[in-house]
Amino acid sequence: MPDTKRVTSADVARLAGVSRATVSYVLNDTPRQTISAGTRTRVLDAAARLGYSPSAAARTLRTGRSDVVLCLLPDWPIGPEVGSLLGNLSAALTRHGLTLVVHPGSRGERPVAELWKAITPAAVISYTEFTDAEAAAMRSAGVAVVVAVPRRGRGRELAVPQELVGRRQAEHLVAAGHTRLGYAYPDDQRVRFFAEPRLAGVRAACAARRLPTPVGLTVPLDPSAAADCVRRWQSTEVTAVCAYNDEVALAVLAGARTAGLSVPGDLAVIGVDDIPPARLAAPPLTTVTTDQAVVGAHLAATVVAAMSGRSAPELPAADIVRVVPRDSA
Amino acid sequence: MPDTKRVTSADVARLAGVSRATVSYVLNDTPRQTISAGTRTRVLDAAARLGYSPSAAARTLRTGRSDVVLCLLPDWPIGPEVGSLLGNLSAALTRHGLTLVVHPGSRGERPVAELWKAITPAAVISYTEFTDAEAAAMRSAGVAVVVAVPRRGRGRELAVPQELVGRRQAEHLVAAGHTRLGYAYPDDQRVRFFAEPRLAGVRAACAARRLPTPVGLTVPLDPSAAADCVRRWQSTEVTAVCAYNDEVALAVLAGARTAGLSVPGDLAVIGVDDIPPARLAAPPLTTVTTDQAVVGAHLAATVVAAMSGRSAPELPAADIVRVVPRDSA
DNA sequence: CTGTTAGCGCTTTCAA
DNA sequence: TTGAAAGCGCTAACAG
Repeated sequence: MPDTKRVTSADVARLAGVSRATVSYVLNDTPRQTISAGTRTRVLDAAARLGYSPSAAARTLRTGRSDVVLCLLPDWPIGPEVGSLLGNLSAALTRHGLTLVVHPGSRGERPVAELWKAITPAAVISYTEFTDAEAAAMRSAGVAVVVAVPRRGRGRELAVPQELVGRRQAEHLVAAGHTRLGYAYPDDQRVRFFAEPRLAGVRAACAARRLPTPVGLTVPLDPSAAADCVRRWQSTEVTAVCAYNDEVALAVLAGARTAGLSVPGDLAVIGVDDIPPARLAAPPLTTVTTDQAVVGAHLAATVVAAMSGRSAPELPAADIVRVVPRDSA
Repeated sequence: MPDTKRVTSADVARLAGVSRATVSYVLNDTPRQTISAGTRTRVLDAAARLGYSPSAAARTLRTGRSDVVLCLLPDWPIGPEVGSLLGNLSAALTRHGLTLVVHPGSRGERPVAELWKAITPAAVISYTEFTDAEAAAMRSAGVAVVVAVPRRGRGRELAVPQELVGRRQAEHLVAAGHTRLGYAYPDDQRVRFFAEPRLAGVRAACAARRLPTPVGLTVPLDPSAAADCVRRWQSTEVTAVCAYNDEVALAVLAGARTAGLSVPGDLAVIGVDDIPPARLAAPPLTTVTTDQAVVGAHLAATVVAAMSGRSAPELPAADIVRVVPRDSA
């Protein structure tokens, strides 16, 4: 096995017959450094011939900042939407010369603090709030802190405000003539930062129409437990329910089935996310999606803006969340 | 905003009244270096007081190897099982002092090659095969290459061999008295590296019982298209089908429903993964799961072994994939 | 047992 | 327009 040593900028410099500084200049397109076309091409193809790619470690050490964007995942189970968001985000960041790297959150791990100190990322994107102290520490260490989804109210949203999602659900149901709504709350306490605002959105929509407050129930992902919930809604004259997400909505569907109710006849149901099983459900599930490509691109733009001190663009939130009408509502 | 400068080992050394080398020794528990208890504690709490954490960049630059394990995700949509695997893997690696970092594959990105060169990870875990050239290049650059899932036949498996999954499905169906099986192939060409071996497992199980070869059909995630498939199975006397995964199985269920067939009466169906919607389906879906915690821990162990030149432990594959019997088969 | 020293590969003044 | 040189923070010989 040929223990090939790493190709360094010195190798490139030697092959191109220039100094390492020059190599650095051309490879980085250093502003206010002009390089003769000849030298430039010579360096460029020396680099290509050698298969040179700079050491991120050295560069980071030198500049004090890497081109890595760290995304901290929450420790609750993530769905395909997150996967899609990350894919889009990664692509968008790559276009800006940044590298997205994701750290799967799993409880009982080394605290986040260690991680960002260790990686010196250009930016950190998180699904959970930082304490002010953490944020300050990171910022002063040169990290463009960005807290992602659950940021409520404080000005610009970095992702789609979850209230909007809830509002869309409720509006769809109300438009179909329902006046008494239920809300199917997830069984998993860890997602409450998402569920809370969605429910708030549903409440707001009802309030705006002077309809009664939605009756919320925690719905486990289990047909018979869900059936109990369905019966309780039934007994409170609820005719339509907004579910936290598609999985919960599927549980409601299963509950209705085992309780002997028909959907949407006896109970209309609407979910969130449009996961693949949604359209395969019985009946096919009406749901609301958000365009993750747009969110990903926007998040990337926000990160880039934050890094260069510019202010972030606005997310056209209203345009990218829409209901996918199917048969359940 | 206090632009606090990074705390370096020199700061710790100063506060502890020792040299940087000493700090390095105690913090790394350098083998064959003995440190007096007094010095050790002095250094340790100087570090604690300062909130010191070493610069990964510097360390990587110096040692030529980081403690990051890079996992390259495929560019096809990943399900919750992968999420769970990554969580477990991350936790397991952390216990070994390694940091898992995941790069979402998205098409059209900077080639993988660049990425590993840039990050100098201790190991790379991938869902897709490397070419021999890539593997050699990585290994010679000091990366303990580890190709994850689709590694077929070549000795030790790094993850559960997908043949086994298919075999389990078929065995369950056969044990229930079915003799003519169908295979529901995914519509997405990108997952064929997973689908192929699963189908092979089903075939092998049938062959072992001298049963006819399973009749394979590509099933789109769409009720009416799936209904066509179901009818074709019906016309070939297939009474039970193994689906590539739960989503495809859900499609088969939907197809049966729209074709007016009952499950499992007219057609039995078994999936793979046990995604949450599986138990909420009509009827609840029988499926086969694999214990991701075990796989995660094993993968971690493999990586660690590879890094220290030891040989990897064996994965008790047979023990960790089991069918979850519900109503569809 | 602890300190001195020499870089790892890169960027970036400062001179030439 | 290019080169020389000084480190970024850390580890690992080698001395003391």
